Amino acid sequence: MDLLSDIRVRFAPSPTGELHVGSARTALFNFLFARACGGKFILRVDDTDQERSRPEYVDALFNSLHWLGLEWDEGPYYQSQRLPEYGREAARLLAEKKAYHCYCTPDELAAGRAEARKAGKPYLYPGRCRTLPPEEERAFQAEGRPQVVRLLTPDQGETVVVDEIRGEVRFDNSTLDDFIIVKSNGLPTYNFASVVDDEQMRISHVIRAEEHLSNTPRQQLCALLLGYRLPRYVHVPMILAPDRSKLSKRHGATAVEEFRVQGYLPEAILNYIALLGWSPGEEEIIDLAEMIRTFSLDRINKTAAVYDVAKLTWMNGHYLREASLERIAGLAAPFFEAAGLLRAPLAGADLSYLERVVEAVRDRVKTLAELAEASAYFYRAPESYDEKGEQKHFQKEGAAGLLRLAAERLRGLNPFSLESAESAYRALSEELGIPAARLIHPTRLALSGRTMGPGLFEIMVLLGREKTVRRLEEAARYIEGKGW
RNA sequence: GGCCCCUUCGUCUAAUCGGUUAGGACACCAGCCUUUCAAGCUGGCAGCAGGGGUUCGAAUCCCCUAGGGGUCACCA
Repeated sequence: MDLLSDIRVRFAPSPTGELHVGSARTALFNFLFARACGGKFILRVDDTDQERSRPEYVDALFNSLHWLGLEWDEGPYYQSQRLPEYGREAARLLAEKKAYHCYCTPDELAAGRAEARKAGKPYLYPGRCRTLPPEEERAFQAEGRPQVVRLLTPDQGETVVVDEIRGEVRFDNSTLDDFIIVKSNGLPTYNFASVVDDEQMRISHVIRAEEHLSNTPRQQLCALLLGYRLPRYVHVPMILAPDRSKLSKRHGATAVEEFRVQGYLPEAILNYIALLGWSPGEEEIIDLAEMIRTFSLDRINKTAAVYDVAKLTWMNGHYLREASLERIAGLAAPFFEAAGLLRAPLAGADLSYLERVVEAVRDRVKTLAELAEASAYFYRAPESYDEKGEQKHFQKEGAAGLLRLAAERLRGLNPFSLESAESAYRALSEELGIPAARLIHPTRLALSGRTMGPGLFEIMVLLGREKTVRRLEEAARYIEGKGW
């Protein structure tokens, strides 16, 4: 039995793109498991693919992880900096005759594959170089022919993977071929490097997506031949796109960074992805601390989860309302800036104005970007009026006069407050013998250009007397100009 | 196609040694609240993939079928 303190897990992304929600959830589960057990959460960058790995993605990955609050205890380690370790282990396998050099060219292999496909058979490397005559091998080396290293795998028997979630999964060794562990460029392949790393980093539990289950027997064989002890395997269910295919760019926003840019909150993303394949039991609105408290592997299910932005968005709206005004205003500021509504840095009156705007508007939106969009008229007069609104509230007998009358009342108000503005409107509508709504709706349109939004008198107070009166008069002029 | 995994409302899930009117959340619909839109509250719609077994009793155990997914690289 592992000691609690020996629990060590790792998140090992390859820097070939942004952190997407699937990887983020894998990172989360690793993080939660480590924290729940008092173990260590290790970050490793699997960058042995020279073509596709990019340094800027390493930064992007780290940034997303930090932003989500998934801090690691150890690392980052880089596979590209551990090449001597893989070289040493490969040499050992070679010396022990558990691996061999292969000189087959990519063309030869491709031909074999094509043939297999024609015959409708699965392709397995036939092991041609297993028994290469020494003189032939010397000749290949003399001519400088590229070589790879293949693992000498058993042809018979079976490899049983014990998965913490799925139980025993059996693979017939005859379906596994002598796979490559060192590429012709000298770099290790994933199935080899990660096995070496997991051993040397004393990883106790390999928690990763189910797509890796099929690779696990290869890694297990590798570990066996290297004389390693096996980690526990935990293959968590996949996250699928709404069309039930593998999640990819064509399914819209899938990267954590994209959600950040759209105005999603880290706690909403974390909460939402935690629920994909795992269940906390009681309450499903939970923060990271609560996740750590309730996390356990046996509450992870086996079924792939379809990712549903609608629920994420709902959850984001929830957290937008729950969080402190100060925090949301601070997070929203860059979005207001991007919308050209204000300029940083914000302080004093500008900041408290922003907070009051956020307070008035946030119940009505689900993201920070929407928040900024829905708040525009608090920073500048409407450039146009909602078309349906015009028909309903402006194109009415006496609309302009009503607005002028209202402006007149407001101008003389002292103080100009929520209560005074409202009672002025109520009184005016009573005097005119019309419903208050006849006054309220066109006023809203005049002030905001929209037919929906916060309470009208809240808007007035936020705008202040001067702007309120001016916009009312502008609207009246506009209506008169149209000849309605 | 071979191999592997999976199958509870449209979606995420609960029901963890077989006994529940199969529970919750999102979405949707309706009502309440209300100056609008939201938010909030209340209610509603909706599911054990199909077929065989085992059993007094099956969403739960077994088998088959169907469907979905993953993987078969000198990518990870």
